[in-house]
Amino acid sequence: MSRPPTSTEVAAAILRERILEGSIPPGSRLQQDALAQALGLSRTPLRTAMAELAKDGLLDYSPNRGFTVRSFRLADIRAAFEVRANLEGLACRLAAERGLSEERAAELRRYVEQGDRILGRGRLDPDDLAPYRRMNVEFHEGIMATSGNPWVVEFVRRTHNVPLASDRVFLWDDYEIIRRSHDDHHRILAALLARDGRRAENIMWEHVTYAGELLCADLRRRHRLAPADPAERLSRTTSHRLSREEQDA
Amino acid sequence: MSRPPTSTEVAAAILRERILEGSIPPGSRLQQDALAQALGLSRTPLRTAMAELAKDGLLDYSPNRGFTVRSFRLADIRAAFEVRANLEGLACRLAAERGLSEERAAELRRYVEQGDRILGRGRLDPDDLAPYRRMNVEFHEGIMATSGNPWVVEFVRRTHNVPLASDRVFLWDDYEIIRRSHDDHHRILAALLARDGRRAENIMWEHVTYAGELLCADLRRRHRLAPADPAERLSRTTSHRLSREEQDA
DNA sequence: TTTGGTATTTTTGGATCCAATTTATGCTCG
DNA sequence: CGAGCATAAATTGGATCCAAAAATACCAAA
Repeated sequence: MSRPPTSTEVAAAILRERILEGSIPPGSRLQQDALAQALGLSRTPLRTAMAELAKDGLLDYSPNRGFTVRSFRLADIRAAFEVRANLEGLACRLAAERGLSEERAAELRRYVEQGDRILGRGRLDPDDLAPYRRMNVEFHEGIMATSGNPWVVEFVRRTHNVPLASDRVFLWDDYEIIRRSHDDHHRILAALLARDGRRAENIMWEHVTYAGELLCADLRRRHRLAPADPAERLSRTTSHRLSREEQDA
Repeated sequence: MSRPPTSTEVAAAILRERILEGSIPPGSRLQQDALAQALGLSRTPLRTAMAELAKDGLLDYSPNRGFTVRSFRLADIRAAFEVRANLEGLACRLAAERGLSEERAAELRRYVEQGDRILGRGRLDPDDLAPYRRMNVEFHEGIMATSGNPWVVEFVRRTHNVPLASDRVFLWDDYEIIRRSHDDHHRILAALLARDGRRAENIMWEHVTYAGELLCADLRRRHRLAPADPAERLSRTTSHRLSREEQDA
């Protein structure tokens, strides 16, 4: 059952990670020979991996020129949150309609209670960022799995294939915002348990939408960009590692 | 500007077409040597093409066993329409918020008027199927392009990567159903022009949802399947060419 | 100094080859 | 007859090679 990954899978995973963490600058062209050598494999699996990452939206392909790391505009990120809000809202509605199993309900309760414990400190401790984020990701993924719709799961996953808008990015600096956001989790769970699809959908929609607004405002502030001028300059500056991470919801 | 396609692109396009038209049975494994020879190229571009089609959801991959044509369950098709309704509804809302350009408004009016002319016969002529379907596809795509959200466009496109649920499938046998469906087009356009995002979203949502219901009912009837028993048996029978096509909206 | 043309180098897409894995076939035994 | 095992054949993933295209460097002319 647990088979070794193919070289293509290894290459794709490493590349994906490097792109999402920002260590390969957007706009840069991937040198196949050098990269294959650095990864310790031939160009064949590397090229397959790159073709797959291009279909995933992380790379752009141009024949005879090869693959470049895709640059995202602030508008693209905003659009990704738009779609994510709609799809996660749909997931909530479907989950409410299907109802939660006892196991799933218990699982989601555990996540929410873990969030309570972390936020019970009354402040944001840097050491709490990683566990809170993991709890957050798992809460969302649990709901989507309950939706029973594999397309929703897949498309939401793909909206995370954006270096500045993935679920590894989390703004952890304003206690009140995080507390309100976690209150959303409480309310979403209550709505799901009550089988109130419309309520669950609406809260989730606002939850994700607001997270997107926060992220975009943060990016704009950090890069001191005017709202109409984000594209290429934002792409160039994304080679810097984020010191703070964004909440994705 | 108009460069020749790479061998990989040629292979992918041919394979995609064959899968969507049903001439390669779901569940069947693609023999790389034979297929490469039949396509007149080496295995290298073919394998890249297959890897890409796997990311697109048309093929399943298993290491050392290669690629098989993916089988879809009736539930998968239903789920695809669920997501498409959600996303095309979102596209309408966004399009209404952005407003239509004069050019786009004129274009959408032309499509609707073409539909009127075709349906003005008072019956469904088989020769009208292709132009009506093209009109339908273009109307939907025009709206999605107006949404300004590239993720919506891409994800909806991917929901069509299902042999029995793509936009090449169109039920063209009940005049009243088509007429009502085209009335939806009228109403959607009116809502867009009035910048009424909620109305446009809701009509489109019902429009796509109902089309999904029709298709699933048709598939169920044609294959004489009980609702709970669709998966593998549906997959096996899809090798037969559809004599009638389904409307996608 | 700038521009255009040419030559050279580098990179990429595809073809071919090879080894490992999977599948198919044949044989034996209960 | 069916199950299990061994062997042969087929298939696949990756490495290497080659030709074409793109990028870079260089030189001459305006």
